[in-house]
Amino acid sequence: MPELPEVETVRRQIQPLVSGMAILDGWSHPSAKFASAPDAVGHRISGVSRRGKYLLFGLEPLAPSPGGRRELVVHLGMTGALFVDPGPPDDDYSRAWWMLEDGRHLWFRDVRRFGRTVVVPWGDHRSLPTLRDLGPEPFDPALTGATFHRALATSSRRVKTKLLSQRPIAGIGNIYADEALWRSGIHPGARRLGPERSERLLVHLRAVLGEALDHGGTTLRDYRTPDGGSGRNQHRLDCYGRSGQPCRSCGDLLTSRSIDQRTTTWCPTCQAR
DNA sequence: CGGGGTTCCTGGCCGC
DNA sequence: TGCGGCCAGGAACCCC
Repeated sequence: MPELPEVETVRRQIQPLVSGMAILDGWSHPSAKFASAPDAVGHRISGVSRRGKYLLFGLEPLAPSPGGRRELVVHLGMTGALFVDPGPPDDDYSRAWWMLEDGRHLWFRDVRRFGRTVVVPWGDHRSLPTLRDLGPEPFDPALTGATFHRALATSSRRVKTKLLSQRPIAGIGNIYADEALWRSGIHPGARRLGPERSERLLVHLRAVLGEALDHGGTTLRDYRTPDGGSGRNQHRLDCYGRSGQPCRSCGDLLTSRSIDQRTTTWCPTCQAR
């Protein structure tokens, strides 16, 4: 389940493989989630950037075109992965591919089809509301304890729900939400956080994401990098997936239940209400 | 417009 | 061995 550290790891690998390449052919699975992928044909990939969990491939037209610059937006969903191979993919779970000018193929594999490949006019994210309204990048210096506190204070939903909404901060999923809340000693169901707890949460979100990035991301099931590698951060999780096991801080047993349709694990002692 | 519920998907695992 | 039931879950989408 790729979150910011996994998506950034993919970006760093894929960027040098495809930047500067013209796209000469394309194909997509019929699902509406992938259908616009071939609209990238006839463009040159100017670079690969990332916002939250979204990968953004800049697309410059090969010839003057009324459409102008475009952007290929890729969301890996839960089981999505990007690869660059010599030939077209022969795989039941291919959802889109793009043939590059040197004959190699960039392709998107996604067993569960929770991901997306969308081509839009450059910067036009109206069809992707979560991207359009995405919160600040976690390491943006403009994001401070004070601004984070203010963003969290705009509603009385549970803090876990707000983190997963991508609005107060971008790129957080179920794993790093649980990890950061555990380190912060904050109950995932808390509805109002004061300035001090908000700042503490931001500090630990940054730490958890930074460490995961240093370890190539977390591979639990499907996450793979374009070179076929796995992350190493799964061995460093303190909370996520450890329900029933002893808390590494106090020794009491971690507990879990569904919060807003998400399995959530926490320590009832360290993260008391 | 915030908030809540629904939907998309299939492999892996479990019990019988 | 086969199979029904259940679980994993990010974000679009619909409705109030």
